[in-house]
Amino acid sequence: MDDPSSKETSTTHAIVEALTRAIVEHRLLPGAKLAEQKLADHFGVSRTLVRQALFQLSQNRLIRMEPARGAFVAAPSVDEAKQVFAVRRMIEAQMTREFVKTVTPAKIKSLKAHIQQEREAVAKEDVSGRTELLGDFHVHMAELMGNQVLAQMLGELISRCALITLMYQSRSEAQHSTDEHEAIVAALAARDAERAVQLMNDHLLHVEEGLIFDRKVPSHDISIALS
Amino acid sequence: MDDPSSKETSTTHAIVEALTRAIVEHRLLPGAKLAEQKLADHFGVSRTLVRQALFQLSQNRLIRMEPARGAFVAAPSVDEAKQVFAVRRMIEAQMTREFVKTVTPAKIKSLKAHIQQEREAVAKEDVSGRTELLGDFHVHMAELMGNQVLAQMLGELISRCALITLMYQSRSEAQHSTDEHEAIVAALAARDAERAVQLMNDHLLHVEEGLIFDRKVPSHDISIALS
DNA sequence: GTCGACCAAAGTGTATACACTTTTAGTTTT
DNA sequence: AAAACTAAAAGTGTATACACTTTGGTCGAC
Repeated sequence: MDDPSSKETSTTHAIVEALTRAIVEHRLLPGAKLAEQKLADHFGVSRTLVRQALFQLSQNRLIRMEPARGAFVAAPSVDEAKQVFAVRRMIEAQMTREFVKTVTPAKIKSLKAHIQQEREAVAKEDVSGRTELLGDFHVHMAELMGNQVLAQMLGELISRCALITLMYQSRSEAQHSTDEHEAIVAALAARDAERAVQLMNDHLLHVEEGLIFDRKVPSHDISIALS
Repeated sequence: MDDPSSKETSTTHAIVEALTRAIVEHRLLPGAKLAEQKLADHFGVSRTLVRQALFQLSQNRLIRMEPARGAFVAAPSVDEAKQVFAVRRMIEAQMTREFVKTVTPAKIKSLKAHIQQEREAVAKEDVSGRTELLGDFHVHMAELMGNQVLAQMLGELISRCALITLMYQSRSEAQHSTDEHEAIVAALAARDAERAVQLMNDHLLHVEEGLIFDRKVPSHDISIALS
């Protein structure tokens, strides 16, 4: 999900990782304030490093920074959520189409192994591990295509999706998602590009359909809560 | 190209803008060292703000930061360049296909106005303005679709493309690119999705073909220059 | 009783200080 | 003369200091 080539000092990176996990795993709710000194105390560093991490997270859209007011866990609007999903469908449809062109038995095997991991996480009811693995399937496809640029962009999009999903989710469909992953892999193995694209598109639409965009979501952010 | 919603302090943003322009307009060559204190003196601020800007640029892949050694203008490898273009083709092919679904006369008019600007920049031999406008055409399409998320991702990709183009460019084909933009708009106006997608894909391939990936490029970075 | 001004506490924004690493230049040694 | 060691200079990494803004609450005026 992250890019090891980006060599900032690893302390900052560790803070980014920790906050990302906390946000994506819903331990920090949308709208929650991220006070710099409190984070600095918690991580045992100065505000300097915390600020670097917060800037980075704000570029990933996982947090929002308001001038002189501080950083807050992002609360993506319905519009933004739909846009993020629309972009994912665009990228992944085309990615799937091109995946077929360079598919090999080894790649199929790798994807199947990933799906097996998903099933185990679902069986164990390991919710956060499951969420991460379900997203990672898509990043894994990008990596198997040998395109790191694609993999990183998709990774960022999927982090945002995780936040969105946790905000708007109505029903958990982990089992269903894994089944769909399996169907996609089957189509890829059969080199049936159009079927694979169709399945991928449907899969992403199903994920999006599992969200409720007209319900108001609990939030720490008043302006969001009253919007 | 940039996202006004991301509210960091505008001083940092101004530095990012200035450095981005300098890099994309080739006033700073790939591999050039970006010493923090020198930049700080130049902009009349402390290293703190310069560092924030550098971190941001490193996330955009316009610069590369090496631990304890400093920041350097990025020198994208041939592999990375090809990956960036591959991602652009994926995104823009699908974007073009979907653009047709919501095309209106007003949007066509807006695109044609943009092309007119391109022609003027080409006529005036305004090289840097021309480069920016040629990239901006694609971002403008994304904006007309009402998808800010898409527009921002594309903007970042296109900045990277500008750096790549300036590193590897063999021939300047501004005139040709503008002609191709015009053909794409014509297909969009005719609501001919598949033709528009084809034209867009060809356009991006032409841009990529205009690059020379097997020539060694002058660079300030010893390790690159000697590779 | 409500509204507004004012003050203190908390928090962000920027600059500066200092430790540590890399680079460079000079000097010594072979 | 070339290679190796050394010390000073330059530069990065992190912490801290301080100014300024926002926040929350109290007091006084209406």
